[in-house]
Amino acid sequence: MASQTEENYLKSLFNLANEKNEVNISELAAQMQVSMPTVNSMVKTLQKNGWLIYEKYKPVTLTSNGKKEAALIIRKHRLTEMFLVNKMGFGWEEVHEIAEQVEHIHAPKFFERMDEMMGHPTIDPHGSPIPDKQGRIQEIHYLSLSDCKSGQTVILAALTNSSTEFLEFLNSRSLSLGTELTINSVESYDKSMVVTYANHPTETLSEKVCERLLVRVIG
Amino acid sequence: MASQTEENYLKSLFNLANEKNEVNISELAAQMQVSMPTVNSMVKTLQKNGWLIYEKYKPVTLTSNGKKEAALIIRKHRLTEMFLVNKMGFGWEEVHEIAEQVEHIHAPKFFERMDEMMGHPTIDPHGSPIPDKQGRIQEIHYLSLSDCKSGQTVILAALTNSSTEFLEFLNSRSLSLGTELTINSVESYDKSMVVTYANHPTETLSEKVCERLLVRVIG
DNA sequence: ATAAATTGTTAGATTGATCTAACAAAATTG
DNA sequence: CAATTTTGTTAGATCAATCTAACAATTTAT
Repeated sequence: MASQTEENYLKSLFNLANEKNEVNISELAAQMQVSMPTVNSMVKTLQKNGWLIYEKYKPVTLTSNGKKEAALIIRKHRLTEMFLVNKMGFGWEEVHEIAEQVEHIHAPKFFERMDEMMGHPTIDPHGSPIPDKQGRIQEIHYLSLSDCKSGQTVILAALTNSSTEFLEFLNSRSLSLGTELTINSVESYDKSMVVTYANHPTETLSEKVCERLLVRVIG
Repeated sequence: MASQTEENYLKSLFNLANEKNEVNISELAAQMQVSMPTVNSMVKTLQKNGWLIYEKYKPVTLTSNGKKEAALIIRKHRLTEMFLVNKMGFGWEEVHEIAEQVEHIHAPKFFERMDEMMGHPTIDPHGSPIPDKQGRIQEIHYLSLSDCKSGQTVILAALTNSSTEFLEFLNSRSLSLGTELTINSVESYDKSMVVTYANHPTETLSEKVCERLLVRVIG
């Protein structure tokens, strides 16, 4: 069984993996906020335990076992976030830190029960997919709001960033998943967008914000 | 902040403390399932961190801070057990192991919310009191069923042992907290009791079982 | 009250996770 | 392509939590 530390490395490796499934030591060190020598020794441990493949001076690659393990930890994290929001009344900006701890609990029944109580949700409160019990992840292909055109109507479906500050910004503008937005105009010099949505005055969203909003185009 | 290991020592110290608030190194080693030298070095750490008082060859004593910290961990454990039973549908025999992990989560809001959702419960699913937010514990003085007399009617209120095996035994006899029992007779040679209770055939309970059942006498 | 048993301590080793300093390989760039 | 920068490795240290072996203090019992 992976230690809590190993579990955190697996999650980071899973999230950092590129098209070739590779992750550099330096990226991993940055993500984990530890030094490169620490990562160097940890990848040796992870390899010894069968979670990844490592060769000197090469980027590392999760084994299929490693990928599955990572996905199952992410499953626990996202089920927890959804449970906290749907069953315990937390705001979407409050749940990440709690889930970061709960995800390490070893009690399959606990997460099974959450899953059942919520009717087997497929996305978390930020629109990210919840891996299934086999660790399979259903990738969803959303469009970034910043790639949409003036006149289009879209539904906010997910976020590429779920930092507390960003979520609090969205709260302050009454923006939540499912909100139907109409793009009134796009400023060509800074790519900011003027949008309207239900029961809310017209808002201007910066390019930075638009990039982080993932949408489904409905008209 | 106490490490997870330190938290476990604090809990054990709290539970093992005698009338003089003292705990021996050997008792603590047995409870924690580690060697005495391990305890020896850990009590030095715990003293350094202000959780207890230690002098060579003397039993240790929790400081008031240590007692409070321990009670607050026990609070998290018992709130969790109650939440698992009342809000998530677990059986009282399933919750200890899960709570043993959840109790180490650092997220006051999480336990606050459980507490609110359950309407501020004062006992856990096994009848043990839940310490309040200040770490104060309301001691309840129950009678052991084994100290009751033939002809008395009692209500099962708590247990002195909550091992999975004992809880499964109680389940098999449909005994749960709140069950009203009438003592038909007490066998003098082995102190077993013949009892009757709602919707159930007459049962014989061994002395060992009776000792572990805490009751309120109602007639 | 001495011997035996129990309880507690010290010393020294191990493992996991981390660090800094020094160096080596690989990648980038003038 | 050689110089510089970036990336990665090794060596060696530290800290927390654990162990065993050896010994010392305290308690119990004959």
